[in-house]
Amino acid sequence: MKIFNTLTRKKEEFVPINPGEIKMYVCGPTVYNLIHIGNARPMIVFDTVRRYFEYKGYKVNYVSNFTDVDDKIIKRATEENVSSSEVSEKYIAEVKKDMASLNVREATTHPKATEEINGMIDMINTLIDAGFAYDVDGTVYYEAGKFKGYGKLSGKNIDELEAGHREIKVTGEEGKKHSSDFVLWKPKKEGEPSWKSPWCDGRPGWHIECSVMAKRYLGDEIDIHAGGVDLIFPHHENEIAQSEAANGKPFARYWMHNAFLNIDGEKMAKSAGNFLLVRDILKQYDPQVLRFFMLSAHYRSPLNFSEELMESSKNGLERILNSYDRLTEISYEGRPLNEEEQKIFDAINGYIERFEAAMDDDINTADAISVIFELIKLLNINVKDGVSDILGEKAIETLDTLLDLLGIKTVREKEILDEEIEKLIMERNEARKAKDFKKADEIRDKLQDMGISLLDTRDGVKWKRT
RNA sequence: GGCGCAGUAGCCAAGCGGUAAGGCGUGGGUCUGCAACACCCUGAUGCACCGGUUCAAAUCCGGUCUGCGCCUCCA
Repeated sequence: MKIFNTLTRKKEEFVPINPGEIKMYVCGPTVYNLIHIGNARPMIVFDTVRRYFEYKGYKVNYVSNFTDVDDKIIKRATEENVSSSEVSEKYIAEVKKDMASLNVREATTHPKATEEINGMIDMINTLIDAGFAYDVDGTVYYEAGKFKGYGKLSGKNIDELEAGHREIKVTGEEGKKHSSDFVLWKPKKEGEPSWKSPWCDGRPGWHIECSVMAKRYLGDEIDIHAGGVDLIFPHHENEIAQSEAANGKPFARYWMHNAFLNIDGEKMAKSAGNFLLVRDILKQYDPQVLRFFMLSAHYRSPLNFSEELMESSKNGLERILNSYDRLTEISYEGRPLNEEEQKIFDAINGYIERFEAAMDDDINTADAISVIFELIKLLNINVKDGVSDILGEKAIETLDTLLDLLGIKTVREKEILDEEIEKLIMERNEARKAKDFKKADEIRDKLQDMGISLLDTRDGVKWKRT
């Protein structure tokens, strides 16, 4: 299987450090607010990557952190007059809810930065001892120029960074030697959460958190490190500098970065204010639609969000799920495959191979989905009442497997109809039998107003909520 | 200013050297009381533009235009 590695800017054959096992780290959100749909892209994409690796037989150790100490969290806490841990705990719970509704599986471990402070202090100490970091009045900086590989991930040249760096200085960082140096530890300000350290009471910089959590839960060398493109520089570049300088080993073998989810062609960001919360989208759409929409483009292509595209995704997903439902409802005959059915059976296997080929090619979910649509058409045409149960089971099992790889649930939650609705449906059926279509249509309209759509299929009357 | 990415039908989106997948939408049809579902038919002589390499280019090279991202917290 091939994966595009940001480090080499090429698709490479994936080879794990230990056969059959994958150590994967995905940078998680800073928890100071509900997540927006842009935050959801990496969650969905890399959850899909994980599912596929597991399907291929790998044991995946999937680690994704929560950054729960940060300026924005502190700011929020101050505004709301609560402690910053109250803010972070609250939003960690909310993020988990959103992830669950998007069918993003829980990570093997979800470490929190505030619970890993000792590890950070240790690593910072190691870096100081090795000459990569220096302390200026309690603030510890990493001296980027000391790490000879600095810039290898982002393709940036440290001299150019020095020469062309922006005018805007980050406040409170006047003491550093070079503009490319970054903070490992900083002193607390009044009222901020802090931890004791050899340098001062304070808190860690952002970059050191991930280096430490990856090391603790996955080891010095990991297989895959992932996140959004915007993290390439400086975050991931800095992680490499920290981890490789401290551990003396290459850090991550493969770096995967998802492109942005845009809105009106522009990047969606909390700071820009043009974001849509996952929560808001879920008021209007089934979470599966959002997930399906996200996977309809390759993860390295920018994806624009719009109502129109969501409708398009909704309709497409509906087609797939309709087909699946039909397959589970028709009646099969318990007998061996005949010649014709054998051909269909073999054709299904052909689609599975094509689906895998698409996923093997750097997780090309767009292509994989197109294979599913083709499969759906084949099944709609060829799997009908009276067909061998062997074919039926194959069809259902295949869709279950492939859709589960994309994180799409085939089993819809059974809803309970209240008595009144049930009664109306029965009445309408009787009216139809009696060819009283006027009455039948009246009842259908009434149900429609109540949010229930009826479908008179060959296999009986079906209904769904709209 | 430096470094990147992208431009394929009405919309979205694969393909990345061998003659344009798939979805949504549109229009026509089949089926069924009607509707919906499903199925069939319906789409780019052409892949931003201009040159070049090649037997062959949407795919490679050079240039132009346009959009976007990173260089500052950010998925």
